[in-house]
Amino acid sequence: MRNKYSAIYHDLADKIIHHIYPVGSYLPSETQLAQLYGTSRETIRKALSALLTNGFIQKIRGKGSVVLNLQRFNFPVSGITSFKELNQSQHMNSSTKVLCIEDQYVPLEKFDYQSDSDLAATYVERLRIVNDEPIVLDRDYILKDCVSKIPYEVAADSLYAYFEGKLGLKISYATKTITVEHPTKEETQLLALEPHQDVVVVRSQTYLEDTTLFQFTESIHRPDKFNFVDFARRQKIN
Amino acid sequence: MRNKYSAIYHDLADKIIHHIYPVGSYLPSETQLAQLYGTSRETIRKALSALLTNGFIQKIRGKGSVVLNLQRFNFPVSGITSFKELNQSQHMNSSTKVLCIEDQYVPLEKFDYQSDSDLAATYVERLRIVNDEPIVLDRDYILKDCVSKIPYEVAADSLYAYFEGKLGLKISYATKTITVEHPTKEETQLLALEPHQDVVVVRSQTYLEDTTLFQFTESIHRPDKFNFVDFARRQKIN
DNA sequence: TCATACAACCTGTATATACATGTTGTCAAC
DNA sequence: GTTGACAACATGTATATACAGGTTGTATGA
Repeated sequence: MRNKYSAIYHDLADKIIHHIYPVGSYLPSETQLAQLYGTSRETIRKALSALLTNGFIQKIRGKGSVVLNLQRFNFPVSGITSFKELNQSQHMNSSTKVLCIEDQYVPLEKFDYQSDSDLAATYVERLRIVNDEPIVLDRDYILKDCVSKIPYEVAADSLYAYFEGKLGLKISYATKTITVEHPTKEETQLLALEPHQDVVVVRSQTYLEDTTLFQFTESIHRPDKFNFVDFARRQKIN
Repeated sequence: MRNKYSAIYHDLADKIIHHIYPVGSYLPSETQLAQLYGTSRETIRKALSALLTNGFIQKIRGKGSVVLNLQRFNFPVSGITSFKELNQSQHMNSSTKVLCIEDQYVPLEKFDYQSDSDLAATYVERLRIVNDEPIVLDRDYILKDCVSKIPYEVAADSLYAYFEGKLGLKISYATKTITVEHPTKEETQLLALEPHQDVVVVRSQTYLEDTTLFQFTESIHRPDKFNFVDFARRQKIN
């Protein structure tokens, strides 16, 4: 919150979420907002630009900024979000069961990743349970180069909160792929799948601010519970 | 291309793609780029900002802008892209078979969309074939309010090129959901599915620049051919 | 030798200004 | 009544300047 424009962004986002600026209405003009917040127009424009890319508003030249209806973006599997953050924002009755923490090498073939040497990692396997039903099986490989040891309590709570809060690691970006695959016997059993039922597999590689590779993740989703919601803009640059 | 910063963006993106700026190297500093392109630092920063959000570079404070490895973003189902554009950029041996063009009302339940009245639309059903295999079944509902009639040749070629090129419609943003569902008999037959094989369904709503709802799309994917690739940044705003 | 201080570079943020360009409503001319 | 010119206001783009703060290598001092 230390930046002016991020403070303004959050203030406007809050007011949109709580319908102080109703869906379909126009925000005050950029110059008016600049007066309101006692800042320059450029700063306002940075905040509006962030609202634009996050789907809060649509800017229309010559008219103003319209508030969009974003009720459907309530389950953002897109972006990088931890299960705990999702859980908190959705008020779901959910829990996490830690199945395994041990040292393993990253199975590079699975992630289609080229490397000269093996990558040592801490392997964490967790089952996500919502309303007493197993929903997701998460397999994390956290590279030893970045984090040498992970306490059990951290895995039961939130890895991201630990990495960012305690260790001061700055998670920056990730690449993901989503595919549909046949489950293993273990996955079938853990997720209580029907026979011949496929699973949705989300595999991602996470990087830090200084571009060091940090983590591989494999999330096995029950197909009937999988729901990916996305907001996309066409051609950010023409 | 009329904007300075978009020209600079494309120039830099090109040079990154063709390894003139190799992966892992640093771009010239912002002030150097400003001199190179004969412009101000702010303009350079807009171009770099676009490269950042599109995953070309990572900016590191106090050091510079590193070129990232983006070889894996070669099948961007994310964003809004038409099948023809995908086809062209991937050099795939693919074709489109138009199964049906007729007037229909949008099946609002399917898209979980609330509306007081029915929405009249042109319904286009197309089968996407790659290497003689049916891969995707596309069902488009283009609202009559925006486009009254769609020639057959357009559906066989590219709807987007027609809407943007000929009609001057400005497609701006979309919301998408991805789920796994049981196919209908028709879908099973058209996509040559195994018995009891599920399908991946991508449903999207597309909007124009002035925020008018324009199109509903339902894409039925063969699960064994489905591959969604994404690039995501954590917390654009803190 | 080692640590501290500092200069030189980088990106991040904030502000001010100017002009271009799209949208809307008004008002006069036809 | 319709059209056209125009003013008022909106966002879009480009530039200049200033300072904050992170990174690196070098020089100075104990």
